[in-house]
Amino acid sequence: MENKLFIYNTLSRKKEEFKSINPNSVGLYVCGPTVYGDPHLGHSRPAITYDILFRYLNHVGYKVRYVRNITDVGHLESDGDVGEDKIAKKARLEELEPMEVVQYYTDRYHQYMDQLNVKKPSIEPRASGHVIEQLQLVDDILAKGYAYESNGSVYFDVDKYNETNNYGRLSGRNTEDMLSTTRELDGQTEKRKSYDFALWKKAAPEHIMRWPSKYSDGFPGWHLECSAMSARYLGTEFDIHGGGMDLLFPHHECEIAQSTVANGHTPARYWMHNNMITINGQKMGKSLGNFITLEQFFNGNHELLEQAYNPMTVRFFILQAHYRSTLDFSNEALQAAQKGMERLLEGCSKLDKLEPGSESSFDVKDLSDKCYAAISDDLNTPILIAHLFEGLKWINTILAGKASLKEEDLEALKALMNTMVFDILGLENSEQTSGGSDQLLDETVNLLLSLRVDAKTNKDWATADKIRNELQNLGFVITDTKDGFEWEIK
RNA sequence: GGUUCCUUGGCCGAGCGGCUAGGCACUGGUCUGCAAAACCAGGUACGGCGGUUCGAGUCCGCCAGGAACCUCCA
Repeated sequence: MENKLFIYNTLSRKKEEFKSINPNSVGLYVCGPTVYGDPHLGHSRPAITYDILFRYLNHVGYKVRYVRNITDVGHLESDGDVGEDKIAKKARLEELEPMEVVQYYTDRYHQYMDQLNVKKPSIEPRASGHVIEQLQLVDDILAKGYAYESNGSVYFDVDKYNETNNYGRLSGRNTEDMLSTTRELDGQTEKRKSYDFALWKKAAPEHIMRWPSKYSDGFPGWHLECSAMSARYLGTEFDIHGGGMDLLFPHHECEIAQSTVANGHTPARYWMHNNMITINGQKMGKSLGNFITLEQFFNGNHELLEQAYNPMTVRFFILQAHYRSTLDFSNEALQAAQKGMERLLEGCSKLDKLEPGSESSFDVKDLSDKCYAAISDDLNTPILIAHLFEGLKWINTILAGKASLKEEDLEALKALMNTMVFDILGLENSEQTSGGSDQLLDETVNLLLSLRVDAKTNKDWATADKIRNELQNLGFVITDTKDGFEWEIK
């Protein structure tokens, strides 16, 4: 592992050199989706961001245990039926068993993550399957005196915690400010301070997702699941905790507080937060109802979409911005991403056609160093991609016969491009280039195009153009080369 | 109101105080029977006003505009 990885740690608000707790392994926890709706573009940002991290850590030789949870219980809703669990509400609306809703949207999430070529995490635990662990955590925190019972619910005592700790060290807030800004919510009267948060919540009678406990029939608090599941699968201290910036406060702040009481220290050493995807300058999200689902992106069926975009275009679009910057959706940006990516993938598919020469016109080692430097610098994928376009230029220049690479340099370039584009950035050729699966079609088109070559040789331009134009009308892309032709289905 | 952050060329989007980011679009050229593709060259830029510095898009201050979080959210 000669390449040092630097990641921006929200805890210190600085880029830090990554050092794993154990020499060759990494524990990574990422907050996953709440499965009560279809996955939208916003969900793809953390999935892809931490997918890159996962892939890169693996690439440089770490054994990574990547845990990404499914939230299927525990979140409260402030509007309408106050205090009702989101999952339960949706289920009643559709007259379904809540776990049926959970299963449906979990499957949908997996389906779209697969299409985006997001690798599956090592473990994908569900909150509802870890209520026992969460209750143990409640007992523990209560026993240590950092929580109190109130009317069947258990609340975390932030003031008590603040005597020896700092509630706000992650988000940079302080409790005085919080007092003046907290809104009236359900359970406010049961709490000593408005900023205290629930560890266990007594369920209202109509609440159908509930578990028995010595406190009440209820459900675990909003922030407990990640503390419980990360500790179970990664230990009480692990390397990296990731999630969206919108979870920084209160979710991650609460996680830190809970785990600090339970275990005496912060659960994770590095906290990473991806920024939001915006649409017309505003966060794309469930609350604002301004989201476009991944299904809609892939089939183009949304009023804001000028066309369908294939999953790799969406992936490339996201990777062209740094993960800590907001990224604004627009058709123009997506289309630009699509064209650039197609050109890059096209170049990669031509790598095998390159023949070694006697001289090397380019410094492959230097390009390789730059690529690794970029990805190691807090996953700077836009810089990495910029360098890959440099590699693309080389490939095309060599193809045009205007430059060359010695055999070992050529092999190095092939390896570099394939590693970066496919292994680390996780792009893939979603469409069959040249040919397709139908052999009969292949031969037919080749026959037509070889007739065209004959026509060209005879300077019969009318026939040559007719063949090309007709094929283009049918959706083929015809490219003339020095000694023949290439084609693909658009 | 508080906390954190952003404002870069036609569009998207990187930028470590001094060295061409990159992509898309555009213009000219090379190649080609023509085109396409490819390559070469080119033009536009750092919200405003001050300050620090030999030197600032990059640091500091103020102003303007915007965002996220403070409530479930990726």
